[in-house]
Amino acid sequence: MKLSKKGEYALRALIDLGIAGEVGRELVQVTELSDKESIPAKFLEQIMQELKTAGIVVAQRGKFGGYHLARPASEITIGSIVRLIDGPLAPIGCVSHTAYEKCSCPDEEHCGLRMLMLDVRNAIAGILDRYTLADVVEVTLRKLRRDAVPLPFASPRPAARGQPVKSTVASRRTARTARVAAPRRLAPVEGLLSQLLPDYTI
Amino acid sequence: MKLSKKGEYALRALIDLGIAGEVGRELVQVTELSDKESIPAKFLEQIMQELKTAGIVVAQRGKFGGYHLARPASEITIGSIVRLIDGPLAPIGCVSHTAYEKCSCPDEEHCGLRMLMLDVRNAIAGILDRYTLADVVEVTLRKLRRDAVPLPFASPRPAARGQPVKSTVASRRTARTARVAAPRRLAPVEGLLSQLLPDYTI
DNA sequence: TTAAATCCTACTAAATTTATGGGAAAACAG
DNA sequence: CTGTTTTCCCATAAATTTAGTAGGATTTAA
Repeated sequence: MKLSKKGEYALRALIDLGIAGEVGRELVQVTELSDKESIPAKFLEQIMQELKTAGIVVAQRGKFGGYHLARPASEITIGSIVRLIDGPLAPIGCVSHTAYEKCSCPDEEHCGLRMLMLDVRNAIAGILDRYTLADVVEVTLRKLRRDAVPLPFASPRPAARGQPVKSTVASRRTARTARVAAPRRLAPVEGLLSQLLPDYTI
Repeated sequence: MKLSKKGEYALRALIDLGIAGEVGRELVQVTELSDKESIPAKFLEQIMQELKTAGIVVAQRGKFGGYHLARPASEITIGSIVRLIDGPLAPIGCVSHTAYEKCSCPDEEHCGLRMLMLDVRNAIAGILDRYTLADVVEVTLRKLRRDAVPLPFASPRPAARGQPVKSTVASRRTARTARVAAPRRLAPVEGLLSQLLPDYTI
């Protein structure tokens, strides 16, 4: 039931981009991300390409370029990223919602294993499709602030202005408030994150 | 978040052994299992060895030999099998209970991703460690009976008697009642199986 | 013009998964 | 005792996935 390194790297980089956005930093370069997270730079470069192609991040090429999230962090679910990089969440194909595949068993209708794995799939999706990058960013920032750890990406480099970029203050506003705007879609689950983020709707 | 083919095969074979026990069949051979489940015979043979070494099944060698479960199906959790064949349930090493491993991130204490993946791990383990082979067997048998499908392993071959084997009736009794004897350890979760098996304690 | 960044394509090395093959040993029937 | 059928044991191999590496083209800003 493993998440691949690639998937882990993608999530770490995206969480960093979310933090950067929250701290007022417009662009973050691959080398910064790979340094901070100890990810092989060229590997992360590839991953960022995939995320760009999928419309999850936006790239700014050239000197002082870098990446930022394409949408508010509150609109990017963890599940969508894991599916993009690692494929379906379901443990076996015959219980996947997004990529169903007939399994080897002779009689799917009477397969107890299938029922069980459907429960597992729903449990995983119930978490990964519920939480967004914004949630993970919020939890991370809260913990860093609680322990008075200096925030990363705090020293903004001058942003490249290929197409003029919104002011720092304005973008901070939208980033901070976006999570509240998007209502959660699934019933709450008990878990550590739901305890730390107790403001779910229903 | 995949279960390997090997893990799936192991579970299918063990569920079959559980059904066989429930139907009064003492021994099932690899070729029968591989035929029924369309599993490559030699591959399944390997898997059965591993299960034997782990003390999950017992083998009877020689003509009219085969395998049966080493313990009541109610005492074999799905989680223990998946861990044996596929390794830890946790998506990343730093949230594994049974095989913790330091992750690459610089600061585990302030890692939001870790919290999230801990929730995922707990959700998976909450299901796979809760349910046993007996539960899956029960659900499967119930569905087969509901639709009046002929039960598998219904025609028992004469059992090999290396060491004399308990009477069919006696072993059926223990197998059927064992699930009641072993109390469940975790809080109930909502899910398809918990709806089909509504007799959980607490 | 130069420096620094993303972009793009190809390749590779290692690990893992998914098997296959060939007997040796055990148990039983006749 | 002999033949048959089964598990047992060990080695190998094919295929796939994972986790990178390499090198240069293109873009952008100073």
